[in-house]
Formats: sequence, structure tokens, C-alpha cells
Amino acid sequence: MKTVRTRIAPSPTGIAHVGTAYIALFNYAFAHQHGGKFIIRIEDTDRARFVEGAEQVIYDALKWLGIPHNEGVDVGGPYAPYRQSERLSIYKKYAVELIEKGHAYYCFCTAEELDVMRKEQQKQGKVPMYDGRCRLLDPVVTKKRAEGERHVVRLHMPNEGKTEWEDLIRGKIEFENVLVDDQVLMKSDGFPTYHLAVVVDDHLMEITHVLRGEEWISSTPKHIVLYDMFGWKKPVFGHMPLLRNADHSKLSKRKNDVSLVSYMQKGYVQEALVNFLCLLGWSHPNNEEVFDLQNFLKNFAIERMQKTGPVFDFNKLNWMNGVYIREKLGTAELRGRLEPFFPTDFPRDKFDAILPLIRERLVLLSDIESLTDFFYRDFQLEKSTLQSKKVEDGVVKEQLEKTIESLRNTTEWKYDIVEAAVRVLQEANTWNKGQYFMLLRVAVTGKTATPPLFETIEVLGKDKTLERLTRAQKLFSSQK
RNA sequence: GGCCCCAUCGUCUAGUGGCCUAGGACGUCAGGUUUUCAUCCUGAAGAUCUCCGGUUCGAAUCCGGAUGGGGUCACCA
Repeated sequence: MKTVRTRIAPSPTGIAHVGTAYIALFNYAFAHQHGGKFIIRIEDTDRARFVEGAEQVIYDALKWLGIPHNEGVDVGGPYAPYRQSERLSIYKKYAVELIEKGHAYYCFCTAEELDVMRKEQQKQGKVPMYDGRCRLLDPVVTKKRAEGERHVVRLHMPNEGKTEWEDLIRGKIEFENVLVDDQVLMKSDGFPTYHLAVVVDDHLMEITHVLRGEEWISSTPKHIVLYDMFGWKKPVFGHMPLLRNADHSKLSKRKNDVSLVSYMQKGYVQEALVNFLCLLGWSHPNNEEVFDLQNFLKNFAIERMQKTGPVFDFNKLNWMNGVYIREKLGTAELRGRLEPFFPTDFPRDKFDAILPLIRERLVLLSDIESLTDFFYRDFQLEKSTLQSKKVEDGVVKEQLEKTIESLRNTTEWKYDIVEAAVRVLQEANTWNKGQYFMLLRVAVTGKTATPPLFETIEVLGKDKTLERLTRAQKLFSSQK
């Protein structure tokens, strides 16, 4: 039995896409489950879309997510190089082999010619497809021409018969060969297209299972035909469902945030994101919703893979993130995750006191600032935000004055002592509890939604609390 | 449009012929706890299992068709 080897083949054309992480996760799980290897191969054959640095971002993102690979440009491996731009001579050799066997041919059509051809086909209501005009050229002549003339190499697709395969996820899929285009295999710049490179590399790197997105189904016949032309053993193909936007179209950056870096920057916990991804198209056999990567690895079975493309639901992701923040991460770990999100003026020495007050309120790690800023930052206070429809300004003024006086006399600054003092006042004066407490809350924090009032006051400290209450009180002392 | 894939609550899904008058989770709504928000607890609404035929004693589950959605039709991956 051959060692199972899976791979992802991202192209460094910009951002590290959440879809890449999704496919990587399942490739990793599949390999892991079979005691195999998971490889990352960089498909950088498109010079026009190449983005400097994009490759590193992909490694960093997968590392952040905790999805490790056994072989790749960064970690090396026995099948190097793992970057297609460094394998050009290999593709060229195989392209020549194909031409010599009559399975591929030189094509000298220009972009303009092809454009005219396609427009004509469309006008006639036909499917745009290469008409094979260069296929008719004399091979001896074309070989000569190819030495000096700009050209591509095209696959000579059989024009009869069917190509079929047993898809690991979808079962039998078949295509009529006549409907499959004579795909360009080598571009005029000497780089291979994906279709040639993927087949050559998957074979050379002994990939046994190709788990990729559903978008590749229609080009799979080309790949299979190539394997047969080379006389190579085919890997097992499995086409994963495609992640979708809310409108069910393929997940795109136009309609959604798809950048892993941006998830990191927004304050998503990597374990939560991975957990959420696991649940798209796959379900835990024990009906578990919240589980870690190890649990997933142990319970993963491709048979439980669903065929329908799942909508990427941010509501559920956010919920999941909250679960990890409040229940799954240890305190020390959480602090580490929060660290990058601390504003520069955040009082680190007060962290242990503040965290319990806001932990269950954090949805994103980045919420830390808006949830805690009043502890260490002063704010504008308007008189109107302290007023109440139910209570006269004079009463509000009295409430603040008496509270200040009472709290000034406290000997120990503990939340329960502050609370006792405030409650005594409230009861003695029969003030409306909701109004009175809200008044203090806003005066002290500037917000109507905050952690529990007295704990907040304790952490804030006596001086700061009295200062803010006094400031509020002054708003009611002046005439206007 | 051709070809291909798919089809259970708004969303993620359980379900592989009878245990389904379809279960769970997110979201939503209501109530409880409570000084606010959040957490937590309880409950509710929400799917004629896309539709129509067929097979069967019996179908969400099997078959066929229709419809709908998606993908793909580049010298991009």
C-alpha cells in the first residue's frame, strides 16, 4: 500500500484565502488519518498575477491556524523544488514528450485570431472552443517554426469517447471528450499552464489523493487524459464543496472578507476559525459542535463530507469565537492572544482585574479596547446623557452629591463595600434603582452598557471614581 | 447557452426504507436571573424534507423527470 500523500497547490497571487485554509484543513486531516504526508506546492506559473511576498503570507496563515505540512518550499522535502517556477525544464521535457507522441501540438494562433474565432462561434450560438486549426499543420514544419516563432503547446484532446472517474466525494462523473477543449499546456512565455504542471507535479511528487475545490471538476477530464497519455497511474480525485457567499455564489472577496490575515487582525481566535471551518460540509459523528483540531483529526471521515456548498455564516463564526474566548482558552493563553490588541495606553498591570469583567463580553479579541477604554482613558460627558425623563435635575444633582460624600468616606475600596454604601443611599432616599444605578454607570464610564457597576468602580479606583462623579455633579451645579 | 455538480428550518447540519407527527447548533423571538450590557437557564416560532411521477405494505431516504441553485467554458489558478 502506497503512502497517502495529499497536497494543496495555492498560487501566490495576493491574499491567503480562507478557501485555501479550508481545503488545506481537509487535505491535512485526510493525510493524517491515513498516516500520510501533506504537502504544499506553490503554483506560481502565472507571471502576470504573481505577487511578491504572497507565498510567505500563505505559510504564515496556515501556521497561525495550526495546520502543519510535511513538505514544501519552506520546510523542504525529497521532491523539491516545491515551487513550479523552479521546475520549468521538467514541464518542457514532458511537453516535448507529448508532442512527439502526437498527444500535443504547437499552436501559432495569436490572441487576436483566437478572439475573432470565439466571437464568430458565439455569434453562431456555439460554445467557444479552440477549433483545432493548428492541429492540422505538419509536425515537421511546426517543429521548425516553433524554434523561432512565438507559440503555445496545446493538448490534442481525443475527439471521441468519454472520460470518467470515481470521485471520492461525488461518485462517478463522466464527460464526453469532444466537449473538452484543446487546452493550452505550455504558454508562449515558456511557463506551463496549471493543467500540465499539476499533472506532472502530482505524478512526480507521488500525490495519491487530489482533494480540491469543486471548481476543478470540469477540468479534471483534461488531467485524466494527460495521465493516460503519459501512461501514469492516476491519483484518486475528490472534489470538495465550494464555500459560498450569503447569496450562494462562490465565496469571493467582492462580497466577503476572505483574507486569513484579516481574520487574524479582526481578532478571531484561530482555533475557533478552524473549528468553524470543520463544520462546513462536514459534521461530527457525535453531533459535537465545539471541538479541537485533535478531536477533528481523530473523527474525520471523508464519507461524512457533504456535497452542497455551505454558506459562510459569520453569525456562527462569531458565536464560536466567543465560546473559545470565554470557555476554551486558559487565562494565560487568552492574555497572550489579547496582547496584540491592547491599545498603547492599556494598563497591563490591571489586566488581571479587568479580564474577568469583560471576558464574557468579548466576541472578537479586538473588542478589548471598546470594552475597557474608560478604565484608562477619559471621555467627554454631556449633561443630557445623565438626565432622566423620570427624575428632576435637582434629584440627579442630589444623587450625585450624596454618592460622592458617601464614597469619599469609605475606608476600604472594595466592590461590596461600595455597593453596600450605594444601596443604603438608594433605599434611604427611595430613589428609582434603575435610574440611579444607570446615572452612576454613565457618570463613571461614559457608557450605558458596561461590566457590573461596582466591580468596575473597584477596578477604576477611588480617586478616579470620585473625580468622575464630581465632574458629573458639576454639570448640574451650574445654571445651564 | 453547452457541459458538469448539487438540492432537509433564514444559515450550518443529523438522517443512508419503518424509531421522523424530521433531531441538534447558529440566528430570531419570549420569559427567568440581574443595576445596564453580556453570560447563563427555560421556552417558542421556524422545513408540506424543491416539485411531479415511479418502486415498495411503507420514502427525506431508492429510481426517473422537471424546476431551482452553483461551478466551468482564458496563453488565471
